[in-house]
Amino acid sequence: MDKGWGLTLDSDSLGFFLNNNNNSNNKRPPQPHPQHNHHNKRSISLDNTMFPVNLGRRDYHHQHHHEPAAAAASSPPSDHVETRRAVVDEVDFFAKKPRLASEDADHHDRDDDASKANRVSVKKENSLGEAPSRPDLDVNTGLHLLTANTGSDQSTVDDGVSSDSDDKRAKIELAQLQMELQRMNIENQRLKDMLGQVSNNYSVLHNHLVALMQQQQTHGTDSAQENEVVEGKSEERKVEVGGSKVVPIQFMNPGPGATAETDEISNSSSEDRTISGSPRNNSNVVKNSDVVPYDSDRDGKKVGREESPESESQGWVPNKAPKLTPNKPIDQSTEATMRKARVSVRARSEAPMITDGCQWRKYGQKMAKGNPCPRAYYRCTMAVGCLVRKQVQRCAEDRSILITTYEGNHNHPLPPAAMAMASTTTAAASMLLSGSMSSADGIMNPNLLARAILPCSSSMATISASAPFPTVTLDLTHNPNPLQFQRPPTQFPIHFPGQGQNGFGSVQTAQLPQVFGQALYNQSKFSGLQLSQEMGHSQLGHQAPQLPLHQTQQQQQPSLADTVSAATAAITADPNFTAALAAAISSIIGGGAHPNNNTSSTTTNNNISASMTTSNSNNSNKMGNFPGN
DNA sequence: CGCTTTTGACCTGCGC
DNA sequence: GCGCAGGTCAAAAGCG
Repeated sequence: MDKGWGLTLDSDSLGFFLNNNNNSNNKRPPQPHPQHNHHNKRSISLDNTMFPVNLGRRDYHHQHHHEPAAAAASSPPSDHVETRRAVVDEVDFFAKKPRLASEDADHHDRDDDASKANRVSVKKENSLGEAPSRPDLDVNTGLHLLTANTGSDQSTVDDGVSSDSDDKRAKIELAQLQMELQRMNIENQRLKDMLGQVSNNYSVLHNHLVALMQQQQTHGTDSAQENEVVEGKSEERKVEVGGSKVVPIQFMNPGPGATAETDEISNSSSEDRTISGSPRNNSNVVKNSDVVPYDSDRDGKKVGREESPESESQGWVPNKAPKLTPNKPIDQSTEATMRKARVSVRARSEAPMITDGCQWRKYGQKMAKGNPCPRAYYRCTMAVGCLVRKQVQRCAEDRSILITTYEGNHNHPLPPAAMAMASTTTAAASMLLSGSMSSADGIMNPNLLARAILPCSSSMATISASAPFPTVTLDLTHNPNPLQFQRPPTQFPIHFPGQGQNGFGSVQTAQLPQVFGQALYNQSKFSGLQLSQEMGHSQLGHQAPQLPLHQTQQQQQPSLADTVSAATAAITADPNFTAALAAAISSIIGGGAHPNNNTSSTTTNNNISASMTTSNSNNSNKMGNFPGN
């Protein structure tokens, strides 16, 4: 009675919501994160819990109202509330509309002990058929009205119709139920808000962890620095202890969806953000996790300018950023490298810019030297605090080529289409960092880095690891090798869920991008591996097993005995990886692209190039894809 | 009216 | 120190 379904569900559902993350949050985009699939059922039930009472009553009332006698007669005599509940939970999925139980008043007699059996049977019949009642039945039964109405169903019906007192009681009950429903709705809304916050925290923490992992890779041997990693964060320590190579993979899916553990991490981190005393990491943690500063960043201009550098651990970093972390010069350079890692996409498009699933706001335009076409600067506007930016510029040599350069990582949930670039950007940053970390000469030796990071150096991607803006350039403007796309996916070990067997052309946009990002990230690990081997062949063991790509695995073995060049040649020989990348990009720009980006879609579908050139670039080469250089 | 775009000014880093 | 170039800001204008 008092325990009322509402209260019980609240407490239960709270934990439920926490575990289920955003699924109940309609405001947020769908979360493709596979880890949450197992929660889907729960989440659905949760959504339905918002309308539990009325659902059962509705059906019950409906049937009861129209054919009470038949229902009572046909229904099984015995029933347990719990049984009904269980059934209800199952069926609730299909009964979406909450129903205010105005009619419920008519059925207050259900609680009557004398008629209980019959009523229960009626309910049960309904529940079996559709959506049964919830514990609210108990609430209803608990009404005194029913007690007064003790008697058979028939008498109840008659009394309900004739008795004014029953009507009044029914009205009271209805009012109570409505209030209860309102409370539930408010509670649900509150939980949704909580979920949103948790999701945001998770995203921010995820980015921060990626940054930490990258730092650890750089200074993995420096135990002193490891000790400096945010003290008191057991979760992060797990990451450290568990092996830096595993965790990043998980985080490469920037999907907002998080497991309960992840949510806990995010929560704890958000709580800890003011606690951690280590200056190096704190700046990132505090600023990233705190959404408010971002708001101020936008609204308060000067403040935003001062705070934004701190707030961006791996995202866009203003030039002032290094000043804020004076204690760790080495980390500064690492962070700066990571922050400024870029992913540049060259694609043929007549549209002003390619549609990548994110919302952008133009904040500046500048004439770049050597290119008559202006360079436009865009900022992600999907979230207030998102600092991801991109530059769009047309190629001076070929105006049909649109060069889009992404920087930073999103700190908010992304739609599947947007996941592409987000994953890619993160992967690229990780990749570049990985390469630079494994070898001190990584940045200084672009050739080596490029070959190591993207062994399939024959096509598609150009690496420019030169400081301060290491860039991965994906060139989609060249004609692809059609055979690559015709190869059956079985030859390509990467599994594309939901993908057709006819190749990548059918792959959906939401999936490939992740794979693409993952592939890049795997490549980054590979690069680290390669470089590590060159440097000292020590860490191969624990990195190798985690490389899902068939090609990479193939290369690992040769790489054990051979040089980086040998591994590069091996990967290059197998075009599958290149084809996958090309297909992913095709999906990103074509399939994921906005309808109005017709040119881009068409072009990329037909002309994706897999030209991966190892470029030795310096700054000029990084922008070298830009026309002027 | 609010949001976006435009655009000149400003800031910063780098090379000479 | 100076100039150049890249990048960003923010007021003004445009747009729905």
